[in-house]
Amino acid sequence: MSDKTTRDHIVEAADQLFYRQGFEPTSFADIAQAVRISRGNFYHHFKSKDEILEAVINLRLAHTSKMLRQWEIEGKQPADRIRSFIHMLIANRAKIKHYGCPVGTLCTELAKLNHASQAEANRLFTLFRTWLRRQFTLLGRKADADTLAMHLLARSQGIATLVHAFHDEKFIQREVKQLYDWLEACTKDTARMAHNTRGTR
Amino acid sequence: MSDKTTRDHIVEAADQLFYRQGFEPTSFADIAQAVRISRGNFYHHFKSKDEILEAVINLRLAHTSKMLRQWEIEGKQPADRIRSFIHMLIANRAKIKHYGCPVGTLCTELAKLNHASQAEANRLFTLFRTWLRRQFTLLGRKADADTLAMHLLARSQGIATLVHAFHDEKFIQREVKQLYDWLEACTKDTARMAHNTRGTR
DNA sequence: GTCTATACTGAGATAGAC
DNA sequence: GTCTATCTCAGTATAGAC
Repeated sequence: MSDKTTRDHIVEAADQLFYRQGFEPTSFADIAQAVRISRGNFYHHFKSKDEILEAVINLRLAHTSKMLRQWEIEGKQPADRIRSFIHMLIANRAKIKHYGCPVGTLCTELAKLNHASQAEANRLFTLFRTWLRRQFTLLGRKADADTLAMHLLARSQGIATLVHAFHDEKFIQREVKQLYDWLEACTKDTARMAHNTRGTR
Repeated sequence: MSDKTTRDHIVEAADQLFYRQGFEPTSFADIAQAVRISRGNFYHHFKSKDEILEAVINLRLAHTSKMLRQWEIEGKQPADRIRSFIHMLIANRAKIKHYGCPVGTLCTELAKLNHASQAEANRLFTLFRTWLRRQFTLLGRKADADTLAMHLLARSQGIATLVHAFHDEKFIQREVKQLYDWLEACTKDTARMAHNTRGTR
């Protein structure tokens, strides 16, 4: 807390508000109030709401990169690392119930607004996608690594969307179990594919 | 077109705008301009934006109910009917690419706004959920019909979210293929479960 | 009575001058 | 950090057209 600049505080407050309320419904005044600074002071740091959005996206990109690196250190096997990804749904279930997936809801909102920062926000998805692709490649699924990565991303997004809409986290457990089973099956397919020349799909 | 009232026109225009731009970013002026009536005029028809939202949700509920009844008439077997649901992703792929799923994006936005009509909008999801549950029950999966229904809903939502975010419909085909395979497997499980006393999961 | 249009008010937002 | 300009929005008052 001590060595953070006012700018950092603004970005973190905006990050939270954008997540909880959405980007569009959040006003300058909301952010200024959260940081307890005057609106004028604000313009010293950011000229527009879009500029804050860029900073928020960059913050999230940095956090995500750090998390992915951490998962790579903690998990020796690629399957363990992919399980870290799936486990996010469990770990963040309360927040997802209230506010949805931070990546999915932001990208969806920006896509609808046709906002200039859409592509930047999508890099959050791409970060997960390329990381997952690498893990599936290491798992021996080089040929369809990206397909598997996108599949897993889609599954998590769908779960998050329904949990958020229904404000009911009960079915996360069930779906996560199925994802673990699916990952298990992927690993078995790999072993099988190593024996055959071609995959079975 | 001829026998539609001005009110109908307003609701239809609002429906489109809410889908394309989102609820919050759509102003009265936007809707008035689309219907080509003065802004003051439609206070005669609707007292508030929330009232229009309710009408839009009711319109969508009516359309959805009609579509589900139609699928029930067209598909003799429950598996055929479930395939009609899955096929929606293919049929609407262009719209999904641009604006996402009409149900998912609306429910997500209202959940974030903590809007009073959240529950009403969720009824759109529930409509699909109970319909799918009935089909899975008819398929012989009475015990886990709701689980399967929610699973299928989540899968479709996830696919729609990614297609929308990436503005890329290419991977719909691949995922839909997997959904058809999954449905096939469900049917086979049913046959197997009919022989055993208990399911295997 | 029903529908429509014009003009207005007040709140709240961005933006910026000082 | 205060104070102001301006814009856009939801909502209202009111009067004319059918």
